[in-house]
Amino acid sequence: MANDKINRNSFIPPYFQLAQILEQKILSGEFKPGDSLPSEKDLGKEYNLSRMTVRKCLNVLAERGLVSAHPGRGTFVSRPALDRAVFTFEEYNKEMMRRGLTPDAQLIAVNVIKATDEIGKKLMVETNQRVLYYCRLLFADNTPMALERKYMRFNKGRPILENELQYKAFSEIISAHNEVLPVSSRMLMRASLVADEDASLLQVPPGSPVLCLEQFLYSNDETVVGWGFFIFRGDRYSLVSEVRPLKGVE
Amino acid sequence: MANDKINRNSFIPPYFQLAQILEQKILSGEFKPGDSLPSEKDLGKEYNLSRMTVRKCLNVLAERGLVSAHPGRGTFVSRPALDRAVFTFEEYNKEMMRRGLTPDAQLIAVNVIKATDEIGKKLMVETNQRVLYYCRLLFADNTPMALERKYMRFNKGRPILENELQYKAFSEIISAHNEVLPVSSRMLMRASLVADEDASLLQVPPGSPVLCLEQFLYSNDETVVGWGFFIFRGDRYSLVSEVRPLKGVE
DNA sequence: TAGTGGTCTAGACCACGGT
DNA sequence: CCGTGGTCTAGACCACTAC
Repeated sequence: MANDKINRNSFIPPYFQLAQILEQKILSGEFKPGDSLPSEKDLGKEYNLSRMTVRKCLNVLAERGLVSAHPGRGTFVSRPALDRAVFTFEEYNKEMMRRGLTPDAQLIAVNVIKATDEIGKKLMVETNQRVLYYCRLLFADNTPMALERKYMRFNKGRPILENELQYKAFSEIISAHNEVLPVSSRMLMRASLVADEDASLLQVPPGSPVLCLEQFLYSNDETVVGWGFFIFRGDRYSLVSEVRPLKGVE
Repeated sequence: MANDKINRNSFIPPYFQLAQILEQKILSGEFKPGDSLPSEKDLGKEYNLSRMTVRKCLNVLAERGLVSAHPGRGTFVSRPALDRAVFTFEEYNKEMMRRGLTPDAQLIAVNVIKATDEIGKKLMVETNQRVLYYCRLLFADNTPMALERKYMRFNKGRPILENELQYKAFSEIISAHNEVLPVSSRMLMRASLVADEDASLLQVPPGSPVLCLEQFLYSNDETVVGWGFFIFRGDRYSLVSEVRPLKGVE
């Protein structure tokens, strides 16, 4: 019923209009979780759209997690995933600006060191081999937010780093100072306690909780070219995830 | 050059084959970050594919973040986002099974309590008003992994919960015992220290680091219908994010 | 066997960016 | 102005599901 819907003169393309219509019907309860939507062919007939256009619309809804398609069966309204969460971490400077904070960095150390057992193991080099190391203290609104320690395979190449440590991210620094470029990464996030030597830099009491973000950079999916971590102050840093019925245009 | 590429007899659809080809050219350095790809029309000509098929392929690469399209200008190779991360948290049971662990739950408490100041504030109800509360200890491979405490507005309706606490997630429990259904959620993750009364349940020393996952459930994007949190053992739980040049079929 | 979604084609018009 | 990506069309064949 009521198929007098798509406005062909609107700036909003038809596939998006249909997505809004279907989203509304889902949110209003006309289509309930578990229900099947009309077939792509029927939707095209009802709204005078070609099947490809209907499919583009359904892709939008599927990406938002509102529906899911099953070959041979149909397209079904999903249960909203309220017990799932997606946390994204941006490159530090962008992440802080996204939060409305002013980022800054203070160089604590940068030099060539001999790999400890742990560093050697992570970087896949022999213990005592020379590796490049830097440490910087990251601020947000002039207050310590995180401590960053990074290690990379030593490549006699370029002189060494300098004040680019003021704004560049790890992968950019490696790219600028290494022949072997990183092409993939792996990050882990865990809760832990601040190390004694980090507490004073971060201006938190010893034993404070911190969020540890470990980062591996790989070249061609094989060798490790960089390893290190961020230590975020637990009292200042948290991650947010929202699942909301969106109206937003994009 | 070398346009003898797409295998029309393969089970892998042409758009995906082309995505693999282009991905390879990007990873091998034939196309470098910042370079523009051939136009969609030219790619179609080179590989004997229609433009829609080429576009589907480019969408795949764009979703992975390998390229980005700019109307009127072209499609460009992106810098890999190696300093970003995406952490996903699934509903507890699924999350554990995804990790190859066996989930289990032990009910610690379930009853009607009077809201403390904090609970009242979070749930947007008056202090001392009655709210429904449950607490369960979550296991993975028979060892404590997390503690869950959840609160919801009290709805005299259904009797009360029972052994559904063995397997149901918070939003499902609310849906089963409340007139007002949750339709959106908000989750926060932060590092903190285990509370003394939680340490023994989790079988960790007092003062241990924990990952706290706070959850709000909203109805119709307005009122809070549920609030609570998970306390994950810092020594057993971490989140992983990978950015890899994928070959994987899906 | 009939209906579904997944893929593909060979056209088309548009708004946009750079010339 | 021309080339770019964004959108749309009206067909088509396939694999899969359910009956």
